[in-house]
Amino acid sequence: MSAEDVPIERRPDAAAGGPISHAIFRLARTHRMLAGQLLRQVGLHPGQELLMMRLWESGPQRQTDLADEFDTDSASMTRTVQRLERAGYVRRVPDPDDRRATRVEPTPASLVLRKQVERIWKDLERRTVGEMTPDEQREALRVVHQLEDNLTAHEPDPERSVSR
Amino acid sequence: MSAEDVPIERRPDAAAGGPISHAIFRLARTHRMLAGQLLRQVGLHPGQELLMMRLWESGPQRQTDLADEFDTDSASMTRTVQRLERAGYVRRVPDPDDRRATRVEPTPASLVLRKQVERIWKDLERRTVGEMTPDEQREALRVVHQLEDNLTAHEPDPERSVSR
DNA sequence: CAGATTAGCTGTCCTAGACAGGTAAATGGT
DNA sequence: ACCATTTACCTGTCTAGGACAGCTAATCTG
Repeated sequence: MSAEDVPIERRPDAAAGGPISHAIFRLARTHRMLAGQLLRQVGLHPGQELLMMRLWESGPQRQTDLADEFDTDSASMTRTVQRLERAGYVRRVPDPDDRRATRVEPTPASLVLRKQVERIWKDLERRTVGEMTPDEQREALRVVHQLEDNLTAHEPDPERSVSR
Repeated sequence: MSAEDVPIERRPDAAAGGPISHAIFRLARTHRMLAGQLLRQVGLHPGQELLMMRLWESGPQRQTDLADEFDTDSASMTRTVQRLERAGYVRRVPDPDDRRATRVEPTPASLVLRKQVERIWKDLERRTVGEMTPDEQREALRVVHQLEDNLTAHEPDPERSVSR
């Protein structure tokens, strides 16, 4: 096996400055587009299904915790939840312990969606792993996790730190 | 080394349906957000710098080719180019060979930006690879490329295939 | 030449992130 | 108990972007 066997850079120059970042960008793009295509079948946009999955799996959540979880701000979360509420997939119930807060929970109607989303994700995962062996899949998972860890690691920026 | 050493799923249940897809989603999110943060320093949005890099590296391009390259449609590309044009980073020149087409080229002024973008990408890449050894980096690149290949492989959908 | 295709632009509708305010509820110090 | 601060959530605005439809002008093909 000579080094020529595996083209290190598929896009010879475009990735020069940061090959891995570039590859992540492209992978993310492709993956997101495919997810978007599949999800449009059930009227969801990419990202919304993650929120729903979180609710299905962990039950009612406060918006703040959701915003935290998804690294977004409360404003974006408000609107995302509103859209899902309009679609009939989530419901807000006042938090009994904190009258400022509302808890977001999946509606019974969303359980139909859940089946579809699970099918879509299975399909997405199938296409993502392709012909990879289970070992290769574990390795891929490890690598992707490590990359994420790298990014979150030395970014200890809990306060967005503004002058005020 | 027992199996417990490496948590296969950091988010025990949330990734159940498609661990790798889920990991890609999270990685992409984090990566994009970091890129966005860094790029905001120079007034670019994530994605725009890829377009600029393409222009810097490969010279003037027709919009259609750019839209193709970035898997978007001509409408989105039109607006993206317009924004970059307003910002003074690109210029349109009529294609001498095809009077329907315009060629997009980087402006001399954009060369300042280029230095900054290259610095940012270097920084981004540095944070992405973290403490990985060169071997690990090559492996990561291989994995990410393979995942992308998997997704593009058996998606032979050149025509978006509508009933019309 | 006529019809089809291609390149590009515009407009509309939607999602989304960032940011700047606002209200109501909860909390903590005195 | 009172008041200042913080927290949870909402709203509006700006910008970027994807999808889709419709349009003009130029090019290609039979």
